[in-house]
Amino acid sequence: MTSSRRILLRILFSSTGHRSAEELAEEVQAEAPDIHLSTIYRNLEELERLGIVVHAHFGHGPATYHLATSVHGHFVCEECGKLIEVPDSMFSGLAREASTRFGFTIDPHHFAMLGRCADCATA
Amino acid sequence: MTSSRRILLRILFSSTGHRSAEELAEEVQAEAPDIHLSTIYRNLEELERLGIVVHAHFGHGPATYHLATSVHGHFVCEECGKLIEVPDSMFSGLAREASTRFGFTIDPHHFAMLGRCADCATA
DNA sequence: CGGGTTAATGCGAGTGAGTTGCAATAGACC
DNA sequence: GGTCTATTGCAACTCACTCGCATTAACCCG
Repeated sequence: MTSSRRILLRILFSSTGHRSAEELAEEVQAEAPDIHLSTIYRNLEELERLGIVVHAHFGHGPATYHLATSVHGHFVCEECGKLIEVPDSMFSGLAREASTRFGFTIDPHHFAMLGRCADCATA
Repeated sequence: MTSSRRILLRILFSSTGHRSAEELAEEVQAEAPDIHLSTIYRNLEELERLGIVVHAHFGHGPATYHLATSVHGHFVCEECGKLIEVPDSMFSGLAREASTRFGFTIDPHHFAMLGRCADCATA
């Protein structure tokens, strides 16, 4: 366990946001400016391999990382970018259908479900 | 309507696959080698703006383009990459729940739903 | 059918988001 | 403290686009 990994882990555990690698790098560099972005990427990769963090995609931007202990689905408004965290139970109906009709086991976490939020749908 | 746009449209209409911009460029260039990749991108962008084609993301690779007349959801196996085309009706339960609980209108086409296909789930 | 105007094209360079090769360094273990 | 392996910093590279710009091709009009 190196110091860069320790700092990164602390930051990941200390707040429950969805942050890109660059954002995490900024936070890490606020404490230890010499930690390189590629180190962040490599640590995130390793932490993901170990099952501690996961990443998800919310649109055409960078991936966002968060703790694996709080996996959930995501609804993202295509218009305003609003993010809604969705309990997995919401996907259970789809999961059942996918399984019975295609033998497919869905994993609803990796890509967000796009659409329109309440505000943008009415506008 | 320029010749590059005509060729691209013919290729898009002539087969019903999901192809990346580079793959489309190869097919176009088989007929007219001077058509530049950036022209393909610009034409795809314009055709998308006009509602004739759409693009979707199936994973960590390039976007895939197909005709808007055949929009549907996608299940993609994280392990073997197998693609299953899913009728929109499969998402209607989720759409209803998303709407009643969050006022959110889902668009299940842009990002594939990842998971495990029948073969890879049992293996 | 020639001339003008606008939109589209080819090309190269640029951008965002990572990824990789490699030499230097820091941890972990004795 | 010494050794050995994993990690790091850095620069360079890749992939998938995106953009600026000078050139060219479509379309329109008389």
